[in-house]
Amino acid sequence: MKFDIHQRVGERGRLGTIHTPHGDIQTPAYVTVGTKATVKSLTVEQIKQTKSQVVLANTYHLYLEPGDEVVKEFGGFPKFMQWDGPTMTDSGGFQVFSLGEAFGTNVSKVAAGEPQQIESKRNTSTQKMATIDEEGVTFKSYKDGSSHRFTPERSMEIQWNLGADMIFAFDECTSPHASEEYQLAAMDRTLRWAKRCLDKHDELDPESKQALFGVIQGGRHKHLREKSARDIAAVMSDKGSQFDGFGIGGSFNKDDMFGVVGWVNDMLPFEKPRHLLGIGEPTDILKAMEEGCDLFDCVTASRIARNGNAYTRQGTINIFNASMKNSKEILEVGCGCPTCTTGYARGYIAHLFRSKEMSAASLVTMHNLYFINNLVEEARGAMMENRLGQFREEFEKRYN
RNA sequence: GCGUCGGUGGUAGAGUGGUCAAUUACACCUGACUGUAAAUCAGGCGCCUAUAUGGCUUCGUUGGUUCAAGUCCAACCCGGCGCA
Repeated sequence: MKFDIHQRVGERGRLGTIHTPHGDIQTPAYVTVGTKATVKSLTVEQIKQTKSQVVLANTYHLYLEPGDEVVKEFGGFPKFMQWDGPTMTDSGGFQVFSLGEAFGTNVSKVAAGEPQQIESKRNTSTQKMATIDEEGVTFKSYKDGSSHRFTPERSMEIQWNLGADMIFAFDECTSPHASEEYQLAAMDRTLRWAKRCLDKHDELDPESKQALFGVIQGGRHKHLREKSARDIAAVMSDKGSQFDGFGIGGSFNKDDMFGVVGWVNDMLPFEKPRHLLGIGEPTDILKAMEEGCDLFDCVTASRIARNGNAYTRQGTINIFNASMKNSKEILEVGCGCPTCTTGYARGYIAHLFRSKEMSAASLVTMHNLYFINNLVEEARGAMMENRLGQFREEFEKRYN
C-alpha cells in the first residue's frame, strides 16, 4: 500500500489516493461494509454499481463461518466473494465491545446524551459474550455459544488468511460509558497489543503485502486520545516496522466526536492514512473529511436500508410510512443509483417491504450506498475547489 | 324439521362467573439503528383524557339470573356438520 496526498484542504483535510495491489482508492473514501464477505442483500455486480471503492470484512465473523482456513483456500475473502477491488478487514476488536459491555443493551459506540439501557429481546441471557484479559479475549460464538479465543497474534493470523489489502491491529473498543480509569487501562492494553500485532505481522508477512493499521483509543478524554495517538504512531516492532496507517477507534459522544477526531489527527503523522472506524451518518462523514480522515466505514447505510429507511438530501425517509403506499415518486429525484434510474416507485418498494420480498432490501441498500459514495465523491470535488466547509453547511441545512 | 357444534376486537384464535378493555400471533401506526449478535429491535393499536391504580362503551341480538356475565339461563338471528 502506498498513500499519496495531492492537496491539503483547510486546517486538517486532505485529498489523496491510496494505491493497493487491487487498485486505487480516491480519498477521502467511504468504505463499504461487507462483514461476512458480502454486502448484505447485494451481489458483487450490484456493489460495483454503488460507486463503492473498497470493501471491509470482519475477522470474527469469517473466522466463525465459514472459517478463515476455508477462506484461505479460496485465495482470501476478496476472491471468495469475487470482489476484485481494494479490501480491508477489521480485527475483531469491535466485537470485544459489541459482544462484551454492549451485549444485551442498546448502547452503541456513539452515545447521545444520557443513554438509557433498554433490555433488548435479542439477548437470551444477560451474560456477556466476550471477556477480556491481558493476553486476549474469550468470545462466545453468537451462532452456537461455543468458546473461542482471540489474541493479537491470532487476529493477525486470521486476517492474513482472509487476505485483505489493509488490516487492523487487534484492539479493545470501549464503551462510551466506561470510566476514565477504564479507558486508560484499555488504551494501554491496546498499545501493548499493537506491539504484538506488529511483531506477528512481520513474521507472517515479511514483504508487507498487507498494510497494517494501528488503532487509537482513549474515549472522549483529550490527554488520553493524544497519548494514544502518539504512542500508536511511535510503536515499533522488534524488527523496526511501524504501522502503515491508523484507525480511530473506541467510542464517542455525539456532541464532541469531531473535537476528539481533530485532537487525534493533529498527533498522527500527516503522511499516513487515517480511518475513522464505524462512523458514520452522512453529516458525520463530511465532518470527518474536514477533520482530516481519509477513510470511514459504517454499517448504518446498509442496515437502515434493510429496515426500510432510505437516504435523501432532505434526510431519511421511512418506506413503511403509510404515506408511501401510493407514492409514485422514486426514492430521490435526480439520484443516479440503479434503483432510482430504473424508476422503481416508493409505493412499489413499500409493497416489496410489506410483503417481505428480498429484493426490497437490495433496492434500498443500493440506493443508500450509492447515496453515501456519491456524497463523498461530490465532497471530494468540493475539496478540490477548497469549499468543503460550504458544501457541508449547505448539505446540513437541507438534511435533517 | 329434528339433533348437534359454533358465533370474541382488522384477521386468525385464546378465554367458560370477579384478577377481562379482554392472552397470543399476524396485520396496521410510529420510532430507533454509527469498525453488523440485526431482512433486527422498541412503543402504540375500542373511545375520551395532558396523565392514570381515571372515565365511558364492548365479546351475534334481545331479555333474564347474580353483588358481579365474554363466561350461566331463555328466546331469536346467522353459520358448520349429521339425520330426515
